[in-house]
Formats: sequence, structure tokens, C-alpha cells
Amino acid sequence: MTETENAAPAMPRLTGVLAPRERWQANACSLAKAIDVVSTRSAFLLIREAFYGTTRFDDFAERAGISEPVCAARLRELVDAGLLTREEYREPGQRARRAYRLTDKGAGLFPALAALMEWGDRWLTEDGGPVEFRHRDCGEPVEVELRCAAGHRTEPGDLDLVRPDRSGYHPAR
Amino acid sequence: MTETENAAPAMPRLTGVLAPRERWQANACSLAKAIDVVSTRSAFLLIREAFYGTTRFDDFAERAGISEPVCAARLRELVDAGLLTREEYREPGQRARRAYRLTDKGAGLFPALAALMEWGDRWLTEDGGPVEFRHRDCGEPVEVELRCAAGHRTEPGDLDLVRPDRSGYHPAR
DNA sequence: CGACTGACTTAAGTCAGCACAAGTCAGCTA
DNA sequence: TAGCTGACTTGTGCTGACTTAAGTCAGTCG
Repeated sequence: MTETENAAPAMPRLTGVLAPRERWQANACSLAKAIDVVSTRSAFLLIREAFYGTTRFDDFAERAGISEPVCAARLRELVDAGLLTREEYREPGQRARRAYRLTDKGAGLFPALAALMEWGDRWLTEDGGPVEFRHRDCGEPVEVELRCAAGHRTEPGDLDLVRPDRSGYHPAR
Repeated sequence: MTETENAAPAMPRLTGVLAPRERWQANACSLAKAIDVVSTRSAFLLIREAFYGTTRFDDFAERAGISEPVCAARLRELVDAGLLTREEYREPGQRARRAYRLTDKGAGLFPALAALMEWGDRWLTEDGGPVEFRHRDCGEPVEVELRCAAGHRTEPGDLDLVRPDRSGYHPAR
């Protein structure tokens, strides 16, 4: 094939005890845990809708384009997992309703969703996708970046993968 | 980041034609497209392994903790989708082998994986997860951030969701 | 030559995620 | 009182993601 000219993208470097990759398995991996929580398409879509401000059962099902049984099951799972809360509320003259809202934990997924959306815009569409996020104050488009605590913008190839030392004393973090 | 008050986290604001949420459906959503490509747990795990430097079939299956048939099927899909390439290579005295490597498109998923891992570290583990990324040059831990093109660090609540105007003339992109 | 290894494929069966259609049920409205 | 609406649940059946176990096949080693 034609693999000669496009160089492979640089990857993170494994350091310390992680360097011999064949000596460890990533079974406690936070990524795997995260995937277990939001593994399904329907879960992703429901969380997207929650970010778009949807709160009601029927709206979730219709806007995410999923069936009601799946919507019910998934919402329950997401509530159980602590990503959404179910709140009762009542408008005057109406009976009680339920509103589903993101918790801090659920809202913490925003960068991940934004990154995935950005990747889809970049690689899966012709013209950059149907919607985008802008900073309200200055109107500029928003992107997901990797930055170190010193403020440097980084790429995967600039990174080391390390096993943090949490034995006893913690420097600052 | 000590953000544990009871108030609901702030969400992006819908603007322009997107403001009446009941009037549009996000069916061209890049997030949905992205999920269709990497929907399965096994695909996620294989890409994670690729970032950790794994290149060979058996290693992928073993390290991702998936069976060989699934590994084969998923690798083929990821190659077909353009996230991985399959390269033949030959070490002296050995027969030809195949190596799977991330393409630029596959490598572009790094921020999304990093964000998911960070979320898992934060919300799904006691002590912050088993591995972390550091900037090689300065040793500082790396985080995923949302920044606008003007360089401001932003939160979901600072954002507007807009439909970009791509009708006819394109400013610069 | 036969054994072994790496990279798969085939077979058979389980289980989860999904859709569609229909039913339930509480409470408000006419 | 009857009907409507929102928020579900139940039943049925499909497809696809996954497993284990076993088979294939080319190439290298002893």
C-alpha cells in the first residue's frame, strides 16, 4: 500500500513501570469504566439532548430518535448512575411532571461529548457539521484542547504516560 | 475545582434558529455519526490500546481483554473506517507480520478518549485512576480544556450553540 | 520432516439493545 | 363522566455484539 510518505502520528510515550507494555494490563482503566457507564448509543444521545436543554420524557425519546421503552430504561440507568436527576415539578393548573437534569457528574461529560462532536465534524462531515459552540462573551468558536498545568498546549506525541505516585504523601494536587 | 453546590450545572444556550428546541432535530449530528463509528466497547478499547502502542493482533486481543473473533472483526471495521492502517512488516529471520497503526483520523480521537478517561478518573474512581498523562517537556499533568479561538477558557454555561453560516461564502476556515 | 507460532476464520449459542405495537394509570379538563 | 395527556410498562421479535471452542494456513525452527 502507500504508507511511505504519510508518517504515522506520534503517540504518547510509556514511562517507568508502564514502559514494558507487555507487563501490565489496563484493567482498572478509567476509560473502560467510563465506557461501561455510557456505552450505548442511546445513552450518548440522551446526554446530548440533556445538554441541549431537554428535560421531559417524551421530548427525550423523540429528539434522540429512540423508542420509548429504550428511553425509559436508559433514563433510569443514567439516574441510577448519578448522571441525571429526576425532579418532580408542577406548573400551576397542571399535574406533577418529571424533569430530568444533568448532575455535576453528568455535566462533567461535556468535554468528552464536545471532543467527539468535534472529531465527527472534522472527519465525518464534508463541511464541518450542522452546529457549533461559540464563546458567548467573544463569539469565537470553541475547541477542545490538551493543556498541561503549566499552560502549554500539547499533542499526543508530547505526552508521557505515567503511573502517578499516590503512596502516602501527595505533593500538591 | 470545588463545584459541589446543589444548583444545576449551567448548560449551553441555544441561539438563532436553534433556539426553539422543539423545531429541529439533531439528526445530522456529528456526535451521532462519531458514535456510529466507535459505538462498541471493543472499538474503544482497541483504540486505547493503539494509543498505548500496541500493534499486533494477539496483543490487541489480550490487552483489550476481548476474544479473537471480535478483535478480528473490530480491527477490520476500524481499518475500513480509516482509523487504523494495516501494514505488512518483516523482521529479519521472521516471516511477514501485520501491524495496525492509528491514522491521523484515528489519532484525532485522542482528545475524546482523554476526556473520557479524565471523567472516569474524576467520577468513577476513588483516587484518580491508575495512569495519567504528563507533558514530557515540563512534567506537568495534562487536562482537556475547552477554549475559544481567542484563548479564553470556557465552561458549558459560557457557550452558545449556533448554526454556522456556510451559505455561499466562507470567511476563512 | 514435523512441530510450533501468529494471525486469523468458522461454528454455535447467549445476551443485550433496539423497534414497534399496545396497554396502563394518574390527574386534569370539558 | 368521559376523554385526553404525559409518563411510562409490557410483549414480541429482530439484529448484532459477544463468548468459547475448534479449525486453517503460511512460514520458521529444530
